[in-house]
Amino acid sequence: MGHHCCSKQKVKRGLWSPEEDEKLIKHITNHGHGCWSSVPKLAGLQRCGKSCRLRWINYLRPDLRRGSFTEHEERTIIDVHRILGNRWAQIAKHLPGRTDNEVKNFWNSCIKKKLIAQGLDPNTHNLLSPHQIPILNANNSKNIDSTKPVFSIINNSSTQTKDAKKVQPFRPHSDANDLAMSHNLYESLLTHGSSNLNYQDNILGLKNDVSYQSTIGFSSQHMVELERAKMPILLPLSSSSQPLDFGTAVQSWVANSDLGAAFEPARRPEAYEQMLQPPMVGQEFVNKGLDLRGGGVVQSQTNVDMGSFDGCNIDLEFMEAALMPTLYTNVGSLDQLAWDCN
DNA sequence: AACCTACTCAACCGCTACGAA
DNA sequence: GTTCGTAGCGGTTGAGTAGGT
Repeated sequence: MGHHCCSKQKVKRGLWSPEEDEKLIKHITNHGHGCWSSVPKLAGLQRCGKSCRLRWINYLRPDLRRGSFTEHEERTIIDVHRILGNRWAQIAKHLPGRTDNEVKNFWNSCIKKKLIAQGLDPNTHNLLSPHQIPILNANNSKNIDSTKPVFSIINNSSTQTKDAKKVQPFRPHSDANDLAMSHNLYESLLTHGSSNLNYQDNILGLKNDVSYQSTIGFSSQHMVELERAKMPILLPLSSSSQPLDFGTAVQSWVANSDLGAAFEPARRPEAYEQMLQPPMVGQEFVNKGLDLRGGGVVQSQTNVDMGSFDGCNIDLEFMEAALMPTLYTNVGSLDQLAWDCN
């Protein structure tokens, strides 16, 4: 049985032989891949185009980096996964020479188990509840040494309290507990103060982490734009001319919003994606309701209903990902995560 | 040495997005 | 607006292998 995509052809399946690899390499080196569906014929291979493409991308490409993942790569995967989830192709873009398949396999065979062994939910990166841990452990490796931390967190904050670690996970779109969860967030903000929620230092922890910025191709210009963009992303535009700090903003949001209506299906973390895109300039920024001219957040050109979230581009997944380190640990930056994989 | 189990990772499958006709 | 072909993605599978008994 051939592939669905090339059922007319008699194609070979399974592992590639060195001869096949050689043919494919020679063809692509000399002619480029062009249209993948025509590659097998032109290269003299009895494979489908899809298979050729996969073989080239995942194994034969000259710029691939083989061998074990480094600790830095592992850390990058976890950090980016916390924000993006199982978007392996996006994650792989932050690891030069690594493929999405490779990252995915590494995650499933190694990182995932380490996180579970540490009592962390590999999907949300939140602490697992006690009843979840044996279930997840049973579904995964029994050979993980849970005495070896995946990472340890250095607490350098004098304002850290034990209570901060007890805060329930904020899961904007998980289940019927949403409302209670959001109130936990709100209470945490009131209890521990919004000063702990410094946008620049806590969201993504990028500002002070030069090596990490370099890893993900992040420039200072991106940071400027991200900072300028933060309030329209997080909140309905404020009528106040005074910029709100992030914690105050979230308080305001929770206090003023219809929480039920706010829990919409997950959206992609636009702020992060925006950050990864080439810098927006001029008119493009204005079109998105942002203003480069004044250096601050200005009223969007579109009307925003201040009483509802219909016009709000708030991203709950992103908020959750960004907030959790703060709520649990008050870690200010990702560079405060001391890696210990030994 | 033989068998069993768990693990790794290359490859496949099914789906979606997108552009061209 | 619809259909078709292609590229790309994430989930899953299964062959090969390492390690334990």
